[in-house]
Amino acid sequence: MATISDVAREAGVSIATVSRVFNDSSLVSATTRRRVAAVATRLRYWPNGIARSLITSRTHTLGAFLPDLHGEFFSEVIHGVDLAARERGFHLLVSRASSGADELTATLRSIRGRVDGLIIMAPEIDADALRRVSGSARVVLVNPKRPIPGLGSISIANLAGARAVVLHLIGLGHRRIATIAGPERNTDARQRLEGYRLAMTESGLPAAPELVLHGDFSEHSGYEAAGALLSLNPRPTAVFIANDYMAVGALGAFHDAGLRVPEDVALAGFDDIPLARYLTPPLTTVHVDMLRLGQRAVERLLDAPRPGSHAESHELLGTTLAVRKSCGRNGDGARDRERPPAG
Amino acid sequence: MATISDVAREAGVSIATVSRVFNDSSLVSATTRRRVAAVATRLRYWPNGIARSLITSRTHTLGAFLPDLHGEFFSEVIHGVDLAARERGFHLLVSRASSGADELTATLRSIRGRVDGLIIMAPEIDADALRRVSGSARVVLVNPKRPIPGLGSISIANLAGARAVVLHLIGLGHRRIATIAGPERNTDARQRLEGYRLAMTESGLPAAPELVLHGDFSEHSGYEAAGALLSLNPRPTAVFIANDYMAVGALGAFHDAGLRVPEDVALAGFDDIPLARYLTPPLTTVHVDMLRLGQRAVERLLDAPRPGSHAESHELLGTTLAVRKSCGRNGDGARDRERPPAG
DNA sequence: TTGTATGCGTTATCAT
DNA sequence: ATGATAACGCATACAA
Repeated sequence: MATISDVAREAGVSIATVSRVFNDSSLVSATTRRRVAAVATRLRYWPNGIARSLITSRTHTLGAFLPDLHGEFFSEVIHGVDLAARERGFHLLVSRASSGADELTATLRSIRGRVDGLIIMAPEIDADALRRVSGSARVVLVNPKRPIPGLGSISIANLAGARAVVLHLIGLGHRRIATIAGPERNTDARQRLEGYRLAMTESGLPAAPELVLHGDFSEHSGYEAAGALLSLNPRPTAVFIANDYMAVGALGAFHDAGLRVPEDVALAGFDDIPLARYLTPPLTTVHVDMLRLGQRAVERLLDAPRPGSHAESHELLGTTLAVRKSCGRNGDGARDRERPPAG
Repeated sequence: MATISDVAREAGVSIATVSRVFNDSSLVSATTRRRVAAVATRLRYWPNGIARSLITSRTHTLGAFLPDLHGEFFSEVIHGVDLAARERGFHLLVSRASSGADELTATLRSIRGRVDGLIIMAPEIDADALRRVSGSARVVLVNPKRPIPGLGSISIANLAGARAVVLHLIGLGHRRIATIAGPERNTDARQRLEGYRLAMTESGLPAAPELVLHGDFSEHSGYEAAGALLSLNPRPTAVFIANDYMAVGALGAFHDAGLRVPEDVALAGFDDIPLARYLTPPLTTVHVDMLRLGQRAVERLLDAPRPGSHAESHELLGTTLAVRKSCGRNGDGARDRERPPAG
C-alpha cells in the first residue's frame, strides 16, 4: 500500500502538503491540491486510519457490548446502533458482554484506545471497574442495574409498561390476574413486577402471593410456570408474563391443557419480539422499540456537548401497548398509548 | 493513561524491557519481570493497541459486512462470527453492506488497515473493486453471486437443499407441486429454483411453467403469490416456497381462503428462521445453519496456512431438512438428512 | 502557501 | 539480560 511519503515524492511536495489535502485544509493552493489528488488516485493512496488515530487519539469507532449477539431482541439494538453510528461516520466494534464481569473488563481494557465511545449493556458491570478500564472513552450504559453517577444511561420504562398492560387487562374486566415474573434478581424483571403490583393496588385488586410466579425468561420456564398456574383454584382469568419468550411457553402449556386463549384465559407479554404477532393467537404485549434504544444510546454518546454536561443523566425509553388477540376484545389492531411513564 | 515510558521510568528500566514483559519475551529476568509487572499494575498501564498495530501491522480485528444487521437470519451469522473470532482473540468490526457497491467500497477503504481480515456478504460487490480496497487483509466472501478466483468463499447449498425438500414432498405422494421462487436475478433464488426443477425432472414430473411464480422474498409477496396459486386449475397439492418469510405470507393467504394446511395444500419453506416452528402449523423447511456459516467464514479466514493455499476455494454449507407439520405425515419430529450436495 | 521537524506509543534491531 | 534508537504512517507547531 502506498503511504503518504510515496504520494509526496511523486507529486513533488512534502508530506505535510499531502496531509493537508486529505484533511481539507484551506492552506493548499488549488493547483497543488489537484496535483496531489491526481497522484493519490493513481497510487490508490488512502490515509492509514491506525496511524491517524495514534496521533489524533480519535478512532471514529464505537464499541458496543451486548449480553448476546443473537436473538430478535439484541439484533434490533445493534441495528439501531449501526444506523446512528454510520450517520455520524463512526464504525462499530461489537462484542458479547456475557460470561462474567471479569472477562468483560479484560475485553474493555484490550480495546482501550481503539474506540472513542462505549455502549455497554451488562447489568453486572461494576462502576469502579468500568471507570478504570474505559480510559478516555465516553460511556453510555444501557439497562444498568441502577444509574451510575457520572455516567449516562438509558433504560426501558419497565414499570410504566407493565403497569399499562395490566391496567389494560383490568379494563377488559379481569380481576384475578396472575403474573409470571422474571428472575428475582434481574432488574428488568423486578421493575415489571412492580408495575404489575402497582396496577393491581391502584385498582383495588388483591395481588395475592399465589398469583406471582417466577421464571427465568426462557420459553421452557414459561411453560412450567403456566402449568403451575393451572392448578390454582380459582384459576386466574388473565396472566401478565414478563417477557414474550415465556409467553410463548405459556401459550403452549395452555394449548396442551386444552384451554383456549383468550376465551378461557387471557395472556399478555412484554418486549414485542417479531414472533409475537405470528403466534396463534397473536400476542398482546408491551412494545419496546429496541432500534430506538440503540439509536438513542449513540446519540447520547456522540451528541453530548462535552463530558460533564446533562448527558450524564438517566433516560427512560417509553413503551407502547401492542394490542392483538391474546387478551380478547378490541384486538382488531387498535393501539392504546400508555400513560406517561411513572418510573 | 500511563504509557510505556511511565512504567519504564518508575520501574527503573528501559521501555524495551517493559515491552518485553508485556510480550512474554523470555529475555527478561524473573526479578525484573516482577518489578515491571508491579509498577504496571499500580499505574494501571496496558499497552495501547493502536500503537501496537501501527508497528506490527496486525490489528486482531475482523471486519464483517452484511446486507442487514437485523432480522433473524443475519443476527445468527454475526453470532457465529463473534463466537469464532473471540475464540481466536479477535475483535469484530461490523457494518451494513447495503446501499450500493460504491458506499461499500468507500467503507472498505476507510477501514483498510484497521482489520486483518474481511468477511463480506454482498452479492453485488465487484471483484476488481474488492481487490483494490481490501489492502493486505484476507477476504472471505459469503454467498457471492459466483466464486471469485483467488478469494475464498462460502455459500449455502441452495440447490441440494431445495432438491431435498421437493423430493420430500414427492415422497409424500405429491405430484402437482408449485413453487414460489425468489427474485429472478437473485443467486440464492435461482439455485433454489434449479433444485426444485431438478427434483421434479428426475422424478419424471412435469414442471409446468404455470407452477412457477416469483416473489421478492417478502412476506407480502408470498401472500400475493399464494393467492395467484389458488386460481390454478387443478390446484397444486403442494408448494415449495423459496424462503420462510414468503411461506409465512402464503400460510396467511391459504388461511384467509379457508384452506387447511397441510390437508388441502402442503407447504415447505427454506431457511428455517426461528419463527418457523411457532407457526400454525409449524413449518417444514430447509434448515440453514447460519451460525455455522459465520463460524466457517472466520475459520477459513484465520486458520488458512497462508494466502495462496487451498483456502482460496469455494465451500458449500450443507443443509438439513426440518420436517414439521406443514407437509403432513411423518411430521412428528423425525428428521430426514439431505442427500450429499449435488451443487 | 509550503516545508521541516517533532511526536503519538509501541515493537524491532542492534548494541552492549 | 538489558538499553538505545530507529521505525510504523501520519498530523501539526513552527519556520520560511
